[in-house]
Amino acid sequence: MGVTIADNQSVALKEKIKKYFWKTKPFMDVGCCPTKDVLAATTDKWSMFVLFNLGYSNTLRFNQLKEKINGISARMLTVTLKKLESNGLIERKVFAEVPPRVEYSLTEFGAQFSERLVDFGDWFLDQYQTPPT
Amino acid sequence: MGVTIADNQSVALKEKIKKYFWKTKPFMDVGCCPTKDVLAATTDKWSMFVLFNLGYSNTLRFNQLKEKINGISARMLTVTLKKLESNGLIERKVFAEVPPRVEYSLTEFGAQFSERLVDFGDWFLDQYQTPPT
DNA sequence: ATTTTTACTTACTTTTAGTAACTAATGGCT
DNA sequence: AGCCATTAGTTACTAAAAGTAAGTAAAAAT
Repeated sequence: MGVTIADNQSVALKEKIKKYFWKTKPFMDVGCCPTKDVLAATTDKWSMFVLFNLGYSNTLRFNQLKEKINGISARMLTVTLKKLESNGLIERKVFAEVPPRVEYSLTEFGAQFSERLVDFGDWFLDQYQTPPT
Repeated sequence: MGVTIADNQSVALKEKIKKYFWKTKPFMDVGCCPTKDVLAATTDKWSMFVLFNLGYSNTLRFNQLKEKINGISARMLTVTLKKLESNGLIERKVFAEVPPRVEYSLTEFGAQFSERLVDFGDWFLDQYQTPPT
């Protein structure tokens, strides 16, 4: 009765957001938003490339990552890796060798996160190639 | 034959990333990554709050958004709204009145985007409350 | 003794985020 | 007429973050 598909979609969205607001409330009340924090930590200029390269290659060393990620500097790679590690998305394994060997890989959480991120990216790219009017 | 669930998951992730690399290649070749750009544009400190508030309230004016989003300044709201508008996620409707009236709402694309974002956030929050070891 | 390798630091510059105060245009009040 | 309120911003400034280029440690190989 005068309820369009768009209306139903918007009702579903509204419900989801409402639920989400409740879920985040305890965090928001103390002044933080974990989702935003981690999304921000994974959507800067480099993080996605690190995650996807590790997801694709399983394990990579510092300089291997640096070679695969076109244009990243050592410092930015360090900063990015530290951020990802502190958010529990990647693992850092140091070998007591000289010259040093450090191997990076996705955690289970990081792999799940990356899978969702790539799904999101894939969906987005389809929209982007036929951009909305 | 020694293939664990984790292995299968990682194969699926690898396939997705491979597909995604191919899909983004034409963009990457010319030095841009649309997904990262828009994700970055929607996961800064404020964008998510704007999207979710508009998704929840349908239409909001500048100062209504400012009141709902705790701590945002006029300039940052302006900057955020412009960015979201330029990415096709929100719509800006100006009324020729004094004092001025400007109404913001999600585009269809913005609503779909927000739905995926809130799904992502919802999943993430569940992980966060039982953080991975 | 010098060079090579690896995984970073350090010191610096540039860019972006954020704040506080101001503005245009009109209606209503005294 | 003069003054205040309202709305949706802007302007000029400061703080923080991103990014660059050069340097470092430690041992093994030449």
